Amino acid sequence: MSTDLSLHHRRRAPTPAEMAAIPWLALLGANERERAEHELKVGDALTGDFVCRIGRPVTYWFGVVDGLLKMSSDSPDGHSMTFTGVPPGGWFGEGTALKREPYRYNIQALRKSVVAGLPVDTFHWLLDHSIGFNRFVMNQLNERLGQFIAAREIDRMANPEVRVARSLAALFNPVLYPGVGELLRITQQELAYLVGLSRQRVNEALTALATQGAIRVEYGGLRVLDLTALRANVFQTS
DNA sequence: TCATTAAATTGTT
DNA sequence: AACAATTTAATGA
Repeated sequence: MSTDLSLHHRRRAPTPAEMAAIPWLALLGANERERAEHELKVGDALTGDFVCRIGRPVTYWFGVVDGLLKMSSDSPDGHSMTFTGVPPGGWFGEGTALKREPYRYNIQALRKSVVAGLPVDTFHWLLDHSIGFNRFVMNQLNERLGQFIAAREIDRMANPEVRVARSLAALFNPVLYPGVGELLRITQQELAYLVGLSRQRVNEALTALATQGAIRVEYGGLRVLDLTALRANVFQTS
């Protein structure tokens, strides 16, 4: 089930609909945009495919057009630690792209996904030529820093309901993941895998959150009704 | 397009 | 972990 580096296999030019799902294109000037659109590639990643692996040289700056990815790292004892999920509209790897260093984490598809890639050289060229692009990247770095700090707090929480709530709130982040919108396409099994809980525990937590009116549970996805209420679950104990 | 069947997902124990 | 119920996707007329 788990093959390798699918983006490097069946790459193709993005369709207009896929272009529209790339949030930073709209921030570019005409010249920059034309070049970026010309250099952008997309690839289909099947469930279990690796988009990038720790230690591999940087080839692209990646973004999710559709589907769901998982960002994780390997600890020395062989276990892998999941950092976060990456839903549609999310772009990642700018840190390693900036320094042209090897990737520091694995990115794996949790389900069949469409992944876009901007060649590193074009990424640098855009940094040199577009102020809008620089703003996007800076904003991206800042927002993700906030997420990683929040993630450490989430890890310390014992209460499953709170963990699910905060993890969900992170995935609904409109700055990092503008492609998500009101409805996050994620199964309870996938969410369980991301949060590190059993599916039944996640199901229980989701039902409770739905009762609170924070979300609505739908088949194959979750609809956010009150993002503030989701985040506010920090202080709830049971 | 509709009806039937298979597959995926959810809710519950 | 296993099961039944529900929803979606696939198939073929």
